[in-house]
Amino acid sequence: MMQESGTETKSNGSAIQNGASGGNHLLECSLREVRSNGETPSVEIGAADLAHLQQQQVLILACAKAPHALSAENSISQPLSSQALQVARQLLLQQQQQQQQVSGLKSPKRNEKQPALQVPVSVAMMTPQVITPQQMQQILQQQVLTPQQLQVLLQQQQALMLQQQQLQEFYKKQQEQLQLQLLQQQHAGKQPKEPQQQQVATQQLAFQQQLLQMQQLQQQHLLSLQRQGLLTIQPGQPTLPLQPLAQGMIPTELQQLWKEVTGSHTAEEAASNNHSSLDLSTTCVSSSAPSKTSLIINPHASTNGQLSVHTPKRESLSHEEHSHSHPLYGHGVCKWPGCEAVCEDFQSFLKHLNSEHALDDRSTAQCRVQMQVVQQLELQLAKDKERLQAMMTHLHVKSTEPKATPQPLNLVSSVTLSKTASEASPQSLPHTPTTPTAPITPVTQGPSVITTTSMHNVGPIRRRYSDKYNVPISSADIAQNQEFYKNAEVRPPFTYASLIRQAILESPEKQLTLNEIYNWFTRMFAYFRRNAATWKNAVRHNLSLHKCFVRVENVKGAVWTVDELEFQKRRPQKISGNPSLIKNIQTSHTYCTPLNAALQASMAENSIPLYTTASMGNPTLGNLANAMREELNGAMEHTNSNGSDSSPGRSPMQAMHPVHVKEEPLDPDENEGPLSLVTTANHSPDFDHDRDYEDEPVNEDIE
DNA sequence: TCAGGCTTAAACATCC
DNA sequence: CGGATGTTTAAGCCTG
Repeated sequence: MMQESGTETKSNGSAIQNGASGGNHLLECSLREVRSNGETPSVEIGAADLAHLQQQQVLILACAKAPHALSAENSISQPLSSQALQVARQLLLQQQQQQQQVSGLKSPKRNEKQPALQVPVSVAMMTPQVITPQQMQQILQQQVLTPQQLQVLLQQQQALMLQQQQLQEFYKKQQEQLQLQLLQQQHAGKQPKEPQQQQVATQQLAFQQQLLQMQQLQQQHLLSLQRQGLLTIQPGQPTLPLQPLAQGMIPTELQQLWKEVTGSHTAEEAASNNHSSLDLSTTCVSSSAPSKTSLIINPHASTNGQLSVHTPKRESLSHEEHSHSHPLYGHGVCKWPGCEAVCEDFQSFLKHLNSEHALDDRSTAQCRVQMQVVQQLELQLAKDKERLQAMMTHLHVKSTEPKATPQPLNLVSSVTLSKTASEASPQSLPHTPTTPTAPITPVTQGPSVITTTSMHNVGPIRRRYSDKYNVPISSADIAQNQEFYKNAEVRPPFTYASLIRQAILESPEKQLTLNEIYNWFTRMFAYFRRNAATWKNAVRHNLSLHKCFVRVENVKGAVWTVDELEFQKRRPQKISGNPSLIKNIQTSHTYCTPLNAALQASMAENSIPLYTTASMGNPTLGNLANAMREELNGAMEHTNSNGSDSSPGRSPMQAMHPVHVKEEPLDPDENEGPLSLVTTANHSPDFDHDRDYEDEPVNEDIE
């Protein structure tokens, strides 16, 4: 990504860029590894120059081949201080060697991907990101460098800086030459560049790139240092350490260089540059620091022939951005990383942007740095996200496991689900945490947090759950957790009788054929999309077994209805005399308290059971109402059968429930009935294929 | 330990 | 005749 953009910026050196990008990526990986190891940046690196960079790349490449050798073994096994010094010396030597190469614009050892001609650039581009960490790791395995060591390193750095100056001189000359050539070209019209000119330009670019990379490297280094706390320590110390750092700041020198080349910068800028460089060393802030350094560098847009090509792009971008508040402009200040130029108005800002931050190498480099920063942040974010996920998963598992009482959980979940059920589309379900709830059911599916609770009752427990607590049975959970059950092959914690009843009650006609009941099961529960023979048999068995299910002969055949009285009759027995039940009812009521108002209102209107979800209008509310109704029914059952409702204070719910619940037809055209109640909109599409996976195909409803 | 409820499996009958 | 639909029985499990 970064690499690509970088490639674009280089018209002449695209090949180089490509090579760099590839290598860059590679290096980046290694860099991440290093960082992940917790290595710390070192001061010495800050003085890196071109040769240094190249050398680093070599090292990196070596590391890539044998990572352990460098990062792990060396850094760990050797004394940190000695190791750091050793590495520093080594770097110095290598730098000297490589500098020679660089001065000759010959590519040192580099990535094989890079074109031979433009190697230096690519190397430079690659090195900063990767090398720095490696070096840091080696040199500053820990932040334990002693002042003496630091001094030594700094001295070395100074030496490097001298070398760098030489390089810059060279660059300067090259730049001038290039500029002249470009000017000639511009004046002479658009004529194909002569090979020689091209070569020079390429070399210039390469060199410039390298310098920029050095700058980046330093910035990165400084950043790392700051993060490590090394820089903060220095301020308190004699300026000795700081001095070298400041001097070593490539930005300053680069700025000077550019200044000389372009002659566009004033003394004021120079001062600001020094200032910024100082800032960098002392206060460098993660993201801004890099660019700040870059900022110091004077634009040399005019010097670069490539600019003419890319400038239009930039302008168009600016125009585009003009319409909105520009992210790079705020409070009258240019927010370009490191640039704090004051722009009185947006126009002047645009002008400034186009002139000072045109698409040149510097801007590209800055962009690169910024991208690096962003990448690092993203990495960090990703890690933190991962961590968060792990934490949530962990907590989720724990939270679900300990809970033994299905009732409260279920209620809670119901409430939560009520929200999701109505909103969530089938697709949304899958993303719900699955692993934590896995233990709940033998099936593979992953329940959501919410559903998980209700899932506890799955398996053997489920009957107890629905029966014993009798309260929140089917409708509530079925309706509110339906989204979950639809997608998760988890056995619903409801008895067949409850489910059948629910299916029938949800139907517009309050009656269903057996096949329709089957369909409802398969549609509502992923679990029932398997082993059709088994559960269908069970359904039939239950229909026949329980008196509450009444078979009614119809013109088309037979349909099944629910005799509520009978249905509730059998429950009271279980419930009666069971204090826990009452307790549960109350508890459930408590959980549903927020809903009570609406429910009560609803119920008040229909003194009897007959309020329908349809009348509620709001699907969610409908769900809740449905759930509440179920609970109420349970409570009422209890009361009625036992005649024990004499204890008024026992259950607040009693005051507001209807004794019987009968739903009126919701959707006239609804032949699938059940879901329409709660999630009419949700279910339809998936079921078509849902049905097909079961062992036994389920016939479509036929009216 | 027992009763009751639920599930599962299976046999059987009936109907289309 | 085969499959769907219904009915019935039995066994096993779970919980209070």
